[in-house]
Amino acid sequence: MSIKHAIMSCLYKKPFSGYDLSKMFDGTGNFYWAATHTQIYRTLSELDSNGMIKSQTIEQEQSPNKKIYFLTKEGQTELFKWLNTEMEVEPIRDKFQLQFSFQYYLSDQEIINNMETRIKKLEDRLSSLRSSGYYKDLKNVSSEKERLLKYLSLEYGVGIYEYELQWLKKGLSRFKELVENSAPKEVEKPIF
Amino acid sequence: MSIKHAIMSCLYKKPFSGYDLSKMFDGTGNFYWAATHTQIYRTLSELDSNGMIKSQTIEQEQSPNKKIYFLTKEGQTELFKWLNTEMEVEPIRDKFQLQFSFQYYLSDQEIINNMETRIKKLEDRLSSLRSSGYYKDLKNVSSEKERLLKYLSLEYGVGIYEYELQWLKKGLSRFKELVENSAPKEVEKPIF
DNA sequence: GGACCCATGTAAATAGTTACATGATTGC
DNA sequence: GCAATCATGTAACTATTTACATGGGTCC
Repeated sequence: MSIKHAIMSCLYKKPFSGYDLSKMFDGTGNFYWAATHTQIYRTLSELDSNGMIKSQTIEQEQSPNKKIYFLTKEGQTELFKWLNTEMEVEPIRDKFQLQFSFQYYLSDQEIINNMETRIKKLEDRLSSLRSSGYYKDLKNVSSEKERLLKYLSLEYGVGIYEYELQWLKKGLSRFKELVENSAPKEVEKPIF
Repeated sequence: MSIKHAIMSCLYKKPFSGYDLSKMFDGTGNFYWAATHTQIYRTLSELDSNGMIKSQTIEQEQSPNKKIYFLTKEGQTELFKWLNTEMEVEPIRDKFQLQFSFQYYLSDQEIINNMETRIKKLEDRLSSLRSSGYYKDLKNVSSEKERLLKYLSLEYGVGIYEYELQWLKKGLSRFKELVENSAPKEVEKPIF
């Protein structure tokens, strides 16, 4: 289960509350595993009862009290074991690609519309990634090693959307070409 | 739920048994949604009781009898509705990328090893994809439109592994450069 | 004789989402 | 007054995986 190790990874450098974590894992920004707050609170309880993490309650005056969690020694050991575990190259699981692979059932115009809609969505996603200071916190990283690796991680995320966009644009132009050449439009003739 | 629509998509052109479908969805080959036979048999029952598909038992002599499923009118309507549904650009969920984004906790040598292992795995995956006649059934497709779209679909799958591989290779060489420059090896001197 | 393909299923566990629930504080 | 942020949780449902279960046929 990746969410366990994702949380442990976050807690290695400093403790966080469930609320903090749920913001990190909310799917916006560059994080390669999303989760809802429900899942995070449940996983935190589980990690706690397995001795991987421990909590401490922080009393607050102007906001509700919070429980912050930190890694135990056992948690650290487990984290480092996981960081050196070989991950399999998993089959791609992608709703749009699944749908795309059956688009040939549809009419030419529907296919073109669906590809154009996807292109717009990808462009929106890329521009929101770029505009929302994607690379901004790299400047605060003092270690060059850490900065390079974090940069590579960010680069992967942007690049994958760019790859899909380029693939789609090229595919769309090829498809339009085929449609225009193979099915020349009938010239509308006046009835009389 | 994508698996429902994935199955319905498969059944549009011709009927299949649960066993046939479980081979299609086994994660090898180019299919953008994997599933186990357990999940397929359960989903088939569900689709059947919802009136989306219907089954027919085929008696066989040299192998066990099988139940083949075909799409009903309701199933077809639902399928075409889904084929025109806008899919969201979802956050990337990738175990390796998750792990990679915390590799900076490790030593230089561990990071290099892990990246090299991943490179090998990706190269294996790509060569097995290419050698196992990935594009072979495109030749039997008579419609140019269908052939182009199926080709694009295959191209996406290969391209995504190629993208990851290139990203990793470039990243690894940059990382090695940084390591060599910032931490010059101490020259081993003879004791006397 | 053992492994692998055909063929279909159930049971149980784990992973993930959506809806429900509460309650104080801050800003418009 | 209404929405948003802070903060934590439960209940119920849906999705997915792993293990269990059976049994004939073919190939080496």
